[in-house]
Amino acid sequence: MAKRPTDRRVQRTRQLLQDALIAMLIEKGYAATTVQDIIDRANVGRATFYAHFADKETLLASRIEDLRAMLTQEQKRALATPGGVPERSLGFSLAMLEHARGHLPLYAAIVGRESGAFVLQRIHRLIADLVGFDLKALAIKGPAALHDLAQEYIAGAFMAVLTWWLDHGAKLPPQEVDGIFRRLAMQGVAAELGLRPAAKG
Amino acid sequence: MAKRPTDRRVQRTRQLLQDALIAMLIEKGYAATTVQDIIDRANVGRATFYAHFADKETLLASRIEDLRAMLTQEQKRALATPGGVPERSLGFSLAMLEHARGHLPLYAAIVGRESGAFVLQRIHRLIADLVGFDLKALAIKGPAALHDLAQEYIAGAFMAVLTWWLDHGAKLPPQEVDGIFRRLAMQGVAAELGLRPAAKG
DNA sequence: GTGACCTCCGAACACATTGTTCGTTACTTG
DNA sequence: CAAGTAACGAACAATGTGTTCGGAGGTCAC
Repeated sequence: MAKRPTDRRVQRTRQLLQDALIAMLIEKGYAATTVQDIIDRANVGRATFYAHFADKETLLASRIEDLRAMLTQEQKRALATPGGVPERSLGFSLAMLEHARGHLPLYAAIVGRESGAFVLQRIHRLIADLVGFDLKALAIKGPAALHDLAQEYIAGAFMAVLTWWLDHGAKLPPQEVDGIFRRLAMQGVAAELGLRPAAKG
Repeated sequence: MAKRPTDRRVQRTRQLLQDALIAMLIEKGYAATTVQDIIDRANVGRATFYAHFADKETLLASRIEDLRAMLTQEQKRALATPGGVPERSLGFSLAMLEHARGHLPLYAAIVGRESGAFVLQRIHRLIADLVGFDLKALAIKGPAALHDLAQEYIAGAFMAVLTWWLDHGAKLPPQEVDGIFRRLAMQGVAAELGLRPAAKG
């Protein structure tokens, strides 16, 4: 996937910039962060930044791809149950909630700032992809369009739950939030798309 | 609420700017639209713009408040059923879908552009408020936190459905999308928060 | 180690956008 | 009609973007 850059300077620079982005995200939020902020924080030349990333957005995307990789792996683990039965649908949910709790300042900053919308939108796409993968693994009837719709429905709902949870200080334990979300979501989907409402908690 | 400006020049200018914003939203999306674009389109002086609105965002907000007013009124109508029974929960849903179909180019532009995230976030808040109002009107058990969570859950899910629908050309009739959404949402909420699962489209 | 190569630096640049100012012109209201 | 007020428009400083370049210095392959 990601081609390994051989030159250590490249690795170092990319890492510095990515770290600096995260730091600024926490400090000022995405929209308020300028390229100047990032390169100052990273202590990297301006030209160097543009040698690696086309703009702020591309840099952000590189980080989100890392998140995607992690969640995808976690989802695979959740789906691969011994009996072949999808015991635990919506497997990304708990993983993401726990990842969020493990990086609370970052997530809180993304979600708390009103300008985090752009970042959240990218994460929404990531979640929707995972949900699509998940729904495909379930025995689901219904036309493809309804499939798509349910996918977006669940992704949107999850993003909202995640946002709410973070906005309220992430007080409830991830397991609990995960449980509520999965029940809220699966009830409707099971009824509308017709699959057995197993996979609770 | 909104104080009526007496001077016709004021009314005219504000209207021109609001219309120009909509036009630019359709043409380039929110993020790509500059104040310069707006005042060029409106054929209004730069200083004049800033005499009326602090920035692009404020101008947008003024439009969204109009939308809020419309949907609130529509919701009241849906809630005020003769028997006093909340026959039709989530009353904003159909109204919004139909409003979207009536302003398809605008909605498609907001939703289709990746930079529409900011606008969508504002609309999410609007929807969440309406949902809160709606949930309050239902006989719902459960702690306040769960209330809040459900509110965000539903708002997020609706935004996702709306986005999906628009992204796919708004082919399905609003009534159908409304029905699917309400069933998806109410099943889970009814089960989790404990209320009779009446109110099926 | 050494040489060839590549990356980074840093400063400057043109360009776009923002939000403000102010004197002048022109419209609106009472 | 006269006083008040809004709009014009041109200029301004401030900030941010993305690009360019030669030269300095680190890195890899041998």
